[in-house]
Amino acid sequence: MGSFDFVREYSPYTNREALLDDYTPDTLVGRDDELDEYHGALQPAIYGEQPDNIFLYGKAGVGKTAATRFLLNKLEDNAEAYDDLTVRTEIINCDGLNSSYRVASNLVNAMRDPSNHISETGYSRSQVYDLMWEELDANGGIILIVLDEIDHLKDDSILYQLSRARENENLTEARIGLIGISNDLTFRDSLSPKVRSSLCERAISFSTYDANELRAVLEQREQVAFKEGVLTDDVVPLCAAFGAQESGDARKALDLLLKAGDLAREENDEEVTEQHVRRGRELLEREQVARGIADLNDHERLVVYALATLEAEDDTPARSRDIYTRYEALADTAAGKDALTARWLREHLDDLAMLGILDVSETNEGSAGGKYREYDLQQDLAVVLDALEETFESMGVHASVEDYL
DNA sequence: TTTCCACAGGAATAAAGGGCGA
DNA sequence: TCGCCCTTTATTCCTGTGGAAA
Repeated sequence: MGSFDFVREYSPYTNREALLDDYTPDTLVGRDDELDEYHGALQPAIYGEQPDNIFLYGKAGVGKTAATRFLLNKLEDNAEAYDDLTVRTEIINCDGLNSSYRVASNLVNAMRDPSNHISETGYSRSQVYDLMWEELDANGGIILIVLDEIDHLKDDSILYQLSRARENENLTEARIGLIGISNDLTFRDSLSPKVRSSLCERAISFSTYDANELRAVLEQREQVAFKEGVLTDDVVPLCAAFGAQESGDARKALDLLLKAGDLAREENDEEVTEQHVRRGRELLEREQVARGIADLNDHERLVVYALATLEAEDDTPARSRDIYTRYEALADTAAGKDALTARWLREHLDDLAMLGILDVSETNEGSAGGKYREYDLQQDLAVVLDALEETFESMGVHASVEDYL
């Protein structure tokens, strides 16, 4: 009979929070050039002047958001020394907010008291913009609006509005600076020219971390987060190496270090070792897939299932029409739903590829076969099936995955 | 060089869903 | 409550694309 008391046992941490996403360290390692440039672009704000609009780009986990938090915190602190200056910053993550309308309503809500929030539907677009200008002007001073993951936006009307607010005389009291952050290097080119020129007055590129820089980042956090000497010597280099493999992603490397530490704590191990890191990596991968699949809707899951069955039969990579045929059959027999159209499927195969669940490749067989795309499961089949089975239960689908194994 | 395949993906459109004012 | 106005999502229709083959 186990006792379920909560008791503090051994912990390798002194400050676990230093490994979390939203932690801002005192200094940023290895980002000196980027910070210099960024600082220069924000400098006018301290004089109460409108800063340049800034566009940050670089791959995931290279410190764009961290640098932004770091500099804006500093700017807000420093601004307090000047009586005639108020600086406010609003950071909005555009993940899940794929329309200008949503971003505008979120911005209004971010500036309002929670009791006074507006709903996210129902207003006309211009009404929401008017509300937004009202809020911004009521606040006055310098307002820096950060749109993180800006490439999730499907239309750029909000970018045009915000970056041109003053010229278009929507604002009289407030001066706003717009900061866009993108992982997608091609996003800038997809903008309409008028938005591009005003949003990208300053474009700052963040280079990827190499393994040495990653190591420096991890060592810095290690000193804050862990007790001295609990990490064996190979832990940080290994996390750094895995991070470097993932295109220099510091966030992934930090997540991995955190997971390894958590595993050690759960198991009451006094040291965090290479073993913890390797197991942590496996767990993280599973969690990522499971979370990705849990967020999908029923039809999207059926698509993943369709591809998984094809993979189990060794029929991958599969072209989109074969996936569609399988998906149609599954929708009908397993889920008792009408299949959506092939056009819909093409749109969503793209989305699934973005999530890292599928791999895409393009083939062109000329006049014999034409041009088409082929898809492959990017993740381990067993991991995907596990995640699917869990979510299928709630759909009431009796998909016997084993049939295909 | 031109043709031609098979799909990719853009554009217009319809249908569903929600808040607002009268 | 109803009509209005709006967004979002899926559908229909259709043009665009790139390289192998003629």
